[in-house]
Amino acid sequence: MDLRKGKGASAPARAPGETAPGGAALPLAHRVTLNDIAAHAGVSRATVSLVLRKSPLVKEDTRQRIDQAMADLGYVYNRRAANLRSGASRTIGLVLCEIITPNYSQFTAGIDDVLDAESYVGFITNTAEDAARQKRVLVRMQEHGVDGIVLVPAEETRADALEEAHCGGLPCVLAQRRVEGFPADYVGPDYAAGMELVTEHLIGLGHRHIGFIGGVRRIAPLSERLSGFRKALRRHKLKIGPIVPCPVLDRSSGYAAARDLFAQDNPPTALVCYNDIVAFGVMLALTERGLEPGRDVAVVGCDDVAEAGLHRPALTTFTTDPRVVGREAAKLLLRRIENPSRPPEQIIVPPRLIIRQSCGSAAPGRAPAPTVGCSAATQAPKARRPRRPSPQALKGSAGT
Amino acid sequence: MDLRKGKGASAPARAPGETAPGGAALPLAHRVTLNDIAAHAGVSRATVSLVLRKSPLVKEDTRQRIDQAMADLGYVYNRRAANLRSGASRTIGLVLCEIITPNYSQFTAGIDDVLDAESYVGFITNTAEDAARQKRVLVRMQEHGVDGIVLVPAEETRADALEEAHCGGLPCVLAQRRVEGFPADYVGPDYAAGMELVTEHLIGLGHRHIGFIGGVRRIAPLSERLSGFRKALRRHKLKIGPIVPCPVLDRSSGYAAARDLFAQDNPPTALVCYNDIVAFGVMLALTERGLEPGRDVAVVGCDDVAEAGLHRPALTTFTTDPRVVGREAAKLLLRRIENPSRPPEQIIVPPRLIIRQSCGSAAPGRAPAPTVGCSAATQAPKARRPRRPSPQALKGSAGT
DNA sequence: AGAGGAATTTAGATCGATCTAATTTTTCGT
DNA sequence: ACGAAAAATTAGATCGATCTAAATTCCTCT
Repeated sequence: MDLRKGKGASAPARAPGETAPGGAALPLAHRVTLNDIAAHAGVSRATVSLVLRKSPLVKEDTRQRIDQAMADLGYVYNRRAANLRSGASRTIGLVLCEIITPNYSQFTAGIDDVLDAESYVGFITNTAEDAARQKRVLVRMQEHGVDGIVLVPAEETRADALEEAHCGGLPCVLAQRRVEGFPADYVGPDYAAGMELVTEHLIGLGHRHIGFIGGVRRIAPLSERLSGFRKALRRHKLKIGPIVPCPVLDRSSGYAAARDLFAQDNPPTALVCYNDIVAFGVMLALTERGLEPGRDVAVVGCDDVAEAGLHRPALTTFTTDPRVVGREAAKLLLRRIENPSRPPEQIIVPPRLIIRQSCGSAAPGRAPAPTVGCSAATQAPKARRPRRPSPQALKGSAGT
Repeated sequence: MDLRKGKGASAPARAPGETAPGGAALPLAHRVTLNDIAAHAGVSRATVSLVLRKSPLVKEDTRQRIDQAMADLGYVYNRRAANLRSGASRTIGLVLCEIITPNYSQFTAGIDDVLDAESYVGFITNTAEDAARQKRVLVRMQEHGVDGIVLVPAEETRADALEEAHCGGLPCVLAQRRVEGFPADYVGPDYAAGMELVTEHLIGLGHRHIGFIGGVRRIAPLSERLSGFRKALRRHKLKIGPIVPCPVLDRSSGYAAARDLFAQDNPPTALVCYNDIVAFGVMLALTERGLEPGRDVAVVGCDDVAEAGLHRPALTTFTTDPRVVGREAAKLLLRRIENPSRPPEQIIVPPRLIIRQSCGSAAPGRAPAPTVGCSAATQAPKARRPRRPSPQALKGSAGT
């Protein structure tokens, strides 16, 4: 490595021969600095710095002169230099276990909403559920001097792994998934309450034999969901109907689980699914058996993915508003940065029930269950067998 | 503002009373620096710096001693300080017109793939198609010293707006949308070729009267798509069938457009839609009229959104592989940063045709059109009226 | 032993801002 | 017009790394 030449390949290859040998190298792309502004405005660097920081100490006409100079020279503030001295960077890191699911992109958008308003910027990275990659990016972000981190931990993340990545001293908000033993702030959706909500709704429609499809991995999100499911059933003194495992939590294992369940005697009349994707697989299996979801068997999901409203029958589900979760996470992190010594906080974002056709309508003479927090727009008319496209089937995000 | 106290609220409020009055304030959370490492290892700061940069100039056992010291003290590299001196930051900015559509989250994931491999980190922000917000975030990223920017410009972005945001001198790759008159690199999908591909496929199936649904805004993506559509028809000397505008490019305007079109005499036998979302609306309108998409009328879309494979009939479409577009954009930006003086480059990512049921099967005695670049997994069997769930209907991403 | 040269190490300037502790200028009461 | 207080400005150190140019150490070979 030739250290003599310094920047080497990374230096702009400008017109050659501009640098007179022995003379001062012409700084062709010289970035405008505070000193340039100061010289141009006839003041000191310190005064310019005060203007930048909107200090009230500067006289009005001096300020104007300096503002003018900055405009004239096309000044761009160098926050890195400022940060080196002042400590804070107005930068945070966003470390996601997965980027591409709609849930996490909404979450990201929520975070960006808050950051933009507070003139912060966020680094983003994807760990792809890989512990090594997670550690690497956590450290990398600290190298870049972030003021704090929002972390959606990769699966199996342990507290000591986070300590090792030096996240101990840094303001850090965990989102969506907790890490046992790591005393950080947490923001997440309330899956337990959501599951309770949909299960209550099914009970309200008259169902007494309700199964649960999905989940065998011993992960926190599952036990949270199951607890809500169980709680609703217990309240009504109903049997905790069959709980069928799904090794992978995708469409095909939902399909297989439902197929196997309905090959047995006395199947449930309603199914609560781990999530919408599993529910789609379940409904395929039912249809294949000649059972119509929403008429013969009630099916509900979780997440309200984009397909949920499009599917026939449209899927009753609940959403945990990932964008709201993102906003809360960002706000909490900024509060934590502001005051690192406050005790850890937990923010649980309540679910919103969305009633569509897949759960069928209320049994005659029975009032439907209350639809907590469900907006009118997502309340589908409870026609028994909708054949015409309902208004909400027409909604959907535009493409590219 | 009290400048005397300095950091004030942003300083950690540690155990009070630790700072003896008049004595040296104990730097309780003193971040470990090069100097600390140097002292601990008994060498100079410069040598430690060489080790950090993996210089071959350092003797092996010195290097080990220093590595040990860094491990002992829990050193975290301060890239901001390094960058201040060296110029480059190994940081880029990603400015998106919209975060939440699957297309852009895949794109983001592709960018992250490349950045992670090159140990870069990316800032992300959403402009929400707002020109003012776009300018603000572009400047903000430069303040943070990014080495370059990947920009998916907000609608109506003009070259002078980018110049005003000081993007002129900065390495900058435009993605997905071009900006006329701004001489930057560009990476984008080839919608024209994709539209040509699906149109050719329809022609190969025997269709002679083909309509286009969608688009009235004078935006670049539309004229690009239309040109591919027209090109295929012209090649076969077919009439450029009705082109129906869609003011908003969502499900409901696709629905309205198709409804109106089929209320007239002599409707087309096949429809090319602006994107998948519009196609869903179109298929709803057809179903409502008693026409079965894939049997009575062929329908094709664009994008291959997640719903496309799930819909009944499954939608024939093409994808422009946004994750690949993202990867190419990131790689191109890194090349540009490496060598800012090379001439602007254009990378057009080819489309991939995905044949499903919504376009029907080939007319008897006619070979189906070639399926360029279509993998076996996405090639659906061309059964006339599939009633059983096909294997690919079971695929789909897992939820939360 | 000493010269020559390679291999290692280092002192001190530097990047572009902030911060401290002044200094200079202005204002104002008497 | 003078001095004190208030307002405005500034010199110089500083943040934590890199970079340059020079100094030091270590070999090898006469």
